[in-house]
Amino acid sequence: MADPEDLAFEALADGTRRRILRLLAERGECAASEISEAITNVGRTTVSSHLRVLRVANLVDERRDGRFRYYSLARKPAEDMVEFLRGLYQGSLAALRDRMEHEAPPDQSEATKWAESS
Amino acid sequence: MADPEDLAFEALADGTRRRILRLLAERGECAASEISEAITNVGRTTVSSHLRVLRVANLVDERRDGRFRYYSLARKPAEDMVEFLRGLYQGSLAALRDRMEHEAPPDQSEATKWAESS
DNA sequence: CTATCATGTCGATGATTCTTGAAGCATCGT
DNA sequence: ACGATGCTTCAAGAATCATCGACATGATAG
Repeated sequence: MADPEDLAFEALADGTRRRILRLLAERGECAASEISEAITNVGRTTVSSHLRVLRVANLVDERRDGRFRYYSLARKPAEDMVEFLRGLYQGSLAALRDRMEHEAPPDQSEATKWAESS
Repeated sequence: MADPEDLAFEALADGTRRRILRLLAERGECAASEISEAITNVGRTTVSSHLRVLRVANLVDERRDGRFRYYSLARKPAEDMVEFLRGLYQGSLAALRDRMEHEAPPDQSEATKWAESS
């Protein structure tokens, strides 16, 4: 039930969580309080919950220092998610090649394009 | 209300919808019935609902032919989503982004043309 | 025209998720 | 030790979502 791909996509499904990720991308490492102040329209406990989701999905890293907890974008982020997207692209290339072999050939520029990207 | 980035991420949050996208990546264009048969553990109406979500999120294209409706991965898929991810993880997604930006200009009579960028 | 086929839509329902106040856990300063 | 600070977890209500069966639509065949 804990497929990393699932966790990453489910984590990204929420707009508030994407706002947090954008903030971390802009400012770099932030303390939880700084994130709470920047993310409007939601309370601190809500932000904390979202940070938990992002952490278990391996989208952010957590560093503890005294009473503070600093969050930053995960150093090795969401590899399964990226692989899923890349898989869509490559698999579709294969389907395109299949159709090209059985149907009318496309013009030259098209042929060179898909040929290059492999 | 709902901007395209939201729609795309929310659409990708569901595992069944990602299964559908994977199927379309493998087989290319499929009729709705073919998708329903391939996607196990869910009924036909559920698949139909998912296809609608994917369509409004601009992740799949729909082509009607007689009583049939053929679905395929969107020719110009989820650019806002990819743009968001690029902002976060430029390194990991650089290649994917490049391919999407090589999207060919408006000669789209070829039904298979989208594949260059997905 | 009628029956059938391929699909989409609607309404209900059970499950999941978001949000929040209150309470809990450490840690720091004095 | 005591209180204050930074942050999380818990419990629960509200909102959203996934799933399905029944019905609707629209095209094709006989």
